Amino acid sequence: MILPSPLMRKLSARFALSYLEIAMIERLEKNHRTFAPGQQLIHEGQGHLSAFILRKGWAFSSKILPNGSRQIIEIQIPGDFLGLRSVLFNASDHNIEALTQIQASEVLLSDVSEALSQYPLFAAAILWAAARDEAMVVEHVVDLGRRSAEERIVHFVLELAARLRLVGIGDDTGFDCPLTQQLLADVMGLSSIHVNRILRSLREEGLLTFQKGRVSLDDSDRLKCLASFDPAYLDQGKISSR
Amino acid sequence: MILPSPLMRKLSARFALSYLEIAMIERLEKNHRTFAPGQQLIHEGQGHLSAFILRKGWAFSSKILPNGSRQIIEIQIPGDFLGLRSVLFNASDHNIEALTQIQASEVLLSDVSEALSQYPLFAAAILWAAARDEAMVVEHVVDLGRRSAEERIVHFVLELAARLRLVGIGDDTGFDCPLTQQLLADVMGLSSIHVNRILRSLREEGLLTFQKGRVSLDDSDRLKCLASFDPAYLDQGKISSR
DNA sequence: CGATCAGTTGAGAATGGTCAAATTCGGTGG
DNA sequence: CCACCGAATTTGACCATTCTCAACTGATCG
Repeated sequence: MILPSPLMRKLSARFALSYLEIAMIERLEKNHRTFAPGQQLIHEGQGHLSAFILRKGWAFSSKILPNGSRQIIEIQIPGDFLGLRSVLFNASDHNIEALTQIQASEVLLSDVSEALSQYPLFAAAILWAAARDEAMVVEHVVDLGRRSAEERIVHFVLELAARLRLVGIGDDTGFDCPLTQQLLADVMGLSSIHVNRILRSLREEGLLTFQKGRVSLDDSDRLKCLASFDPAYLDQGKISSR
Repeated sequence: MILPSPLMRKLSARFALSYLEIAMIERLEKNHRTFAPGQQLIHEGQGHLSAFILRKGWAFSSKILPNGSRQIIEIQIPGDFLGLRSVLFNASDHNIEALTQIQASEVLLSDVSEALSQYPLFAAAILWAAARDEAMVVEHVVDLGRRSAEERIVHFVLELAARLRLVGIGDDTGFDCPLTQQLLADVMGLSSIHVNRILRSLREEGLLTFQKGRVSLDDSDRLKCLASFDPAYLDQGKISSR
């Protein structure tokens, strides 16, 4: 028996997948490819016939503005689909780039649609995952629009921690994190210098340490309170299965 | 023959719907309901079995933060689906509220899924519309994260003008707009006072007038340049049908 | 004619940005 | 092991954008 892939872990946390479905997902994830840091997986404005399932490493999608500044839309971690929407809609409106060395499975549009129509529980699980992604983007809008720099950074880190834990990365004390302060700034709509200042003050307050590729949650309770973090939007499955 | 509904206009602009499909959409939109301004169509945290197709009037979806501030996620205009995702995913994570007097058709989840499976072109059209909504949220993230107050207001107004024109509302000179400055502020992540100042300066510069429920685009070219507005993300259909 | 609500304006404060200059850190080659 | 390089981080000083508070105007409605 192969080790469960991150996607499998994520979906299994909410759905009781049958043996047949597990075997199907394993087939879907068979075709591995690796990418080097900085490599583009999907380019702006291109139509695509394949998407990727991220197995190892981190990626991000972003838009570059004419003035050269960059806004990162979402950070992708193992178990996430990359470019699924681009595939379904045959139009990608942003770039997806490898943040670290990446291992991803390339999947054809046709294979995904076939799986969706043949395995209803898989379809439900993928819809759930897509709804979760959507909710994260909505939360990102709230972060950028109505939360202070400190609140939004803490909120983002807590969200990331929750996502990573679901695929078995990191623990209650923190997680390894390849994000630079510049990347974090481009996620949060801030300057890297201001991000640095906020991180220092959080460290000095004993709240969280974001250094040398490692994030330590030094006081989870106080962090959750500070950012008024409510993970409900990440756990919709629980709600709907009541 | 009934006048085409806004949804029909929107979809017809990109897809050559057959007579059967048009008749089906008319059946889907048969069940009219009206809502008063301020009325909630969908509440946070509720599961729903029905969605709405907006026929007349404006609505918006928002999230309220514990500190009382509000972030509007998107503004909905005639021809838009309300709560489609909530229905598909059986979990709504934000409120939808009538902004003006509204006329909407309530549609059952079962009827939508049936239509989607029986009419492939309708399914493609709905996917296209959903992708467009998604792209607008992404652009909203860019607005909030990396554009100045002036740029983001202009960008938003131009987007709104383009959306409205697609359903036959407004023209090249402008459109009627029920948004108050406070609502616009909650869309753009700004204070209403700052919105007021920016609108004044735009008016004094002869760029756009946003007054008394009317938006006049006084100098479209300069506006598009100022906000580096590229409507490509609203016209994905054109790209993919090349 | 109040009352209410949206819009206006000013003044001062705060949050976050820009510029410039260290400093640290992880390699890499000698 | 050491010197060095480039990238990431850190810090300070100053500046700009945007916010908050408070007061005032103007329209609308019973």
